[in-house]
Amino acid sequence: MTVRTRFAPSPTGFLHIGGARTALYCWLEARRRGGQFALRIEDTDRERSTEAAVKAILDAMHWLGLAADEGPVYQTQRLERYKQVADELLKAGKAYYAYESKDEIEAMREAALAKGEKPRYNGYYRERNEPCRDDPNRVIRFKNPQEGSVVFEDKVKGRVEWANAELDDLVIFRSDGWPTYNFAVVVDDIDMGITEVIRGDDHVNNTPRQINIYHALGAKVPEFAHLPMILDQEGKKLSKRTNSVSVMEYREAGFLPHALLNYLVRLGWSHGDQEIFSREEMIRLFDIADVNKAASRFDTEKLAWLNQHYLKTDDPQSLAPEFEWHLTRAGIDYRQGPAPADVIVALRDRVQTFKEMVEKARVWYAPIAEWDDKAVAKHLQNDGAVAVLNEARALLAECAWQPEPIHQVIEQIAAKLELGMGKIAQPLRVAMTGTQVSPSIDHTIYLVGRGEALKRIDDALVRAKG
RNA sequence: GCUCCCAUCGUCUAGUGGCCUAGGACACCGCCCUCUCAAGGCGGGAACACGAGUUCGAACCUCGUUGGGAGCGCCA
Repeated sequence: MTVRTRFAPSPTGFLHIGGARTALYCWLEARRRGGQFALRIEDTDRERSTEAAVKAILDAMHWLGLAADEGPVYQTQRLERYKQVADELLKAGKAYYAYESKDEIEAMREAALAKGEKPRYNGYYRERNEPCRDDPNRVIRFKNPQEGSVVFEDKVKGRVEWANAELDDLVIFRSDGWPTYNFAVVVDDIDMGITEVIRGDDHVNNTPRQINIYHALGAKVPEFAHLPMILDQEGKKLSKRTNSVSVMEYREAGFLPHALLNYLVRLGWSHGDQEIFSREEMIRLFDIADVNKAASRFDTEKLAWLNQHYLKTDDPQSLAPEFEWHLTRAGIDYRQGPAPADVIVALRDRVQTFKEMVEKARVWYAPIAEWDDKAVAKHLQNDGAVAVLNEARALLAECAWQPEPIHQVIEQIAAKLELGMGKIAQPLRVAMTGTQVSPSIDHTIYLVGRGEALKRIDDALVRAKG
């Protein structure tokens, strides 16, 4: 049987970092084993699901490059099917109608808690065989076995055993006429032929209930793998308030999709000492069975390091489109300036994200906005600087406009004036950028462009005298 | 309260009874390189939560303690 995995988010918000890792693992597991990866939108919660969230999730998946082989399948379009399956269960005496109000259920729970027991449904309607009747409180409950236990071999957790006595008769159809999660997942996973259910840790407790439903339906139970949580830097649960959790926020912060994927794949999984994984390597080496059991913390510093690694090693041309997206977003028209790929080469050793790169790139796309007074005083206002600027003015007007010839011009000036490189580079740097910090001076000049460079030298000469 | 899960440097992890005076990576510190800032190179500090067992021998096996987490919905 071919392997089929699925990622099944509920569209109540953006795709967050934990969901992205789950999606990645599902995708990798399917890819490695030559199977398929499906996407399903679990939107049966009519109150909280939104179309905007569906779009946000799809966009994020696309940006990450996690393409689904099937779907998205929407649960809201499968209502008839859920009804049909629930009817089967009803007819077979494996489910029943119940009519308690929500307040009654709540009271039941409090009473159990007060007695030191687990809050559960008391099974009042379990054996009553009440017919279907119009009632705002009508729900369908699953007749969970009361004896024995459910055992399954979780691919990451190992053997899990659950006493049926711990489980109660869960609602499978709500009074609003929609199925509940635990029921819809099982029906969908059966219908979609899912063989490997890979999902967050928070679902382990649901698994025994779901297995009982599989049994009641006479269906084959899939394999399960429950992934540990991702915590924030302090070891707390990731929260929207204090951490950025949305995948697209990481895009906005200037991270590369591949860097994020590489970071995520190593969070809870490893292959010896290897840190860097191409997509192909991830697919080849990843195995869901090697995933750790313990929760892990999200470390932005390491993500940043990986991001810079890819900034430094990827082909600048292939990086350019994402950089252009950031430039545009920052209000910079990159067509009125140096080629983005050239800017990437000049700045990638100096920044960890595209967001920082955009800020440092501004000097080449707009006139100098402000001058650092200290820099001007220190590097421009002396005779040596004026001589350097004058020499540079003359030679740069003539030389071939590439970093290498520009570099030669600078060495020529150094030789002629008998000055060290520092005495040449700093005045020029201040002239080009208004500050004393920039990439290597030859690249900095090159990216400014000849016309603008000469103009900036003229401006600097004025300030040098001022 | 009940059920279940987890536990190696600050962080991510390697490690599956002797190869461990515990390895790698991020971060941190120092030195080198150097036109600034970086990047890079070299080096350094830094961990098996605790306590009992089992064993000739435990980071690895067992039990307990402590600490963390998840779930107990007509949310997913």
